Amino acid sequence: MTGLPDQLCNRLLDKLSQNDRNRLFPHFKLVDMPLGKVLYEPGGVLRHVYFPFNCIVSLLYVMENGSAAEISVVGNEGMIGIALFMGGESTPSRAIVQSAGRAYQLPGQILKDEFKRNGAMQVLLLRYTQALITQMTQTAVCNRHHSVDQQLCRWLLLSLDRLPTNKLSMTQELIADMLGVRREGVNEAAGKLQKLGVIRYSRGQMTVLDRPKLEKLSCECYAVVKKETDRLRVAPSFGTR
Amino acid sequence: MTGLPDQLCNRLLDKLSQNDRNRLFPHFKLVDMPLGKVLYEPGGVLRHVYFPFNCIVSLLYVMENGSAAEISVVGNEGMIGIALFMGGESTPSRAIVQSAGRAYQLPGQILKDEFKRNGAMQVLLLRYTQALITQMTQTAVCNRHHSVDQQLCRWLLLSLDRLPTNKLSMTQELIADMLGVRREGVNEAAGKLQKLGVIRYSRGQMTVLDRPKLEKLSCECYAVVKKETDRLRVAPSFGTR
DNA sequence: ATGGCTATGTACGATAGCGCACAGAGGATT
DNA sequence: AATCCTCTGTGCGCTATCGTACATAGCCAT
Repeated sequence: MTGLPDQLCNRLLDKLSQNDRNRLFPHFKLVDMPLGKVLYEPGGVLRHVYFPFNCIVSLLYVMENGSAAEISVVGNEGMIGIALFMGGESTPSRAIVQSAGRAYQLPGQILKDEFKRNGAMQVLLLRYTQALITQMTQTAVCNRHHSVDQQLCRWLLLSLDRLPTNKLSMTQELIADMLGVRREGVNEAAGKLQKLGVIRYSRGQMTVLDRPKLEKLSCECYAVVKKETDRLRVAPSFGTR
Repeated sequence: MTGLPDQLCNRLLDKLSQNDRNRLFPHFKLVDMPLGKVLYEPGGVLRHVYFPFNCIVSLLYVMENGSAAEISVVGNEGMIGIALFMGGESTPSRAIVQSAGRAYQLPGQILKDEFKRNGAMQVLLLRYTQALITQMTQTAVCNRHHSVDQQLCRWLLLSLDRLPTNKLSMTQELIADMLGVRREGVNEAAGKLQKLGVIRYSRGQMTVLDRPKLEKLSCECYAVVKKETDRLRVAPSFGTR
């Protein structure tokens, strides 16, 4: 593939220097990411990594009894497949497309080679990984201490930050799976938000009407993750650009 | 400092080649890690990193309202201060000594330099970080889906794996803080375990009597973390040893 | 338009964990 | 021996969430 645009709209790749881009971009492939597509299964080998363009991917852990919990969410600020360069090759979690769109696909080996060059890409990926870690830890805290109402707000905000619009195509059932709670719980929480005029929804379409209010109703977890993600996104001093 | 033993009893450092050891060991300092010592605060700069020898350190997140939740636990299989080489320099969590002992202290800059050499240490640290990530994600899952009883089992097992004995010096109050639950909850759970003959405890001393039973009573989370930690600990193909 | 499917709404008893209050009980201190 | 403090034990009402069951409502296909 040749001639990708300067502005990829994946915020990780956008940060690369022209040199790095020229070397890597021939290997990229823009692929469709339909809702529900599974990018990898627990323990499975990662053939490719994905840099979301306008889709959202959820990392979730599915338990023995079938119930699940979302660990983190990845949009165009990140990458799916960190286990490749971390050295483990696989993880015990599952990656699944939560909001349809497109992503840049890169063969795993190319990414590993690039990582080992010890250049800008390595720095970017590691900083992103740390942001991801923050999201995971905050998920743990949130699961422990906050109500379903609050968690729904946090989840909506995290998703919204990764979407071009204020519309989510998600059933309450799916959201419940992500949060690891009952559908009925999400229904109640969403009902409250709708009554407050914060969101509006119907049959798998949810629209956020009042984002400031949503932030107010959310627990602190959203702000923590957002702040840390932003902090880690500012370009570190490469010297290679 | 000169002449550290060949066998440090930190399982990360033990894996280094003689070359790497010779380069690094002059900078190590064996320090005491008293119970409750705070190694870093949220957002604080990391001057040193620590490689536990026989102590246990908890990474926990403290919320605005003061309640906390343990995110992961680090013993002689790991290191405290991954944010340094991940590029973020700090994290929003707190590191606190949960079981007294000793650790090898290394100036942060030395570790960063070593990491940037792109050698065995980098590989080891990244693999360890992935194990840590698994622990964090599993904590999130556990917080969502499992009972206090199960979580106490998981927590005891994780701690036990990082201790030379089967004795824990921990009050129920402290354990409750780690798990992010009430002391009374821990008391009840511990009472059940004691009745079953799995543990025995009194005034801050807890002894595990029947480990197999403890594993049976624990949720799957312990096994997942253990398995992944072990998998990621086997020496990857360096070619540098 | 009819039937069927999927998404949403609601109700209700069961339960786990919380917040609080207070009562022993084991060590340490004087 | 008396005192104090920390740690542990227990009880009780409260609330959030769960599990289950069933009802409605929007959309699609025939």
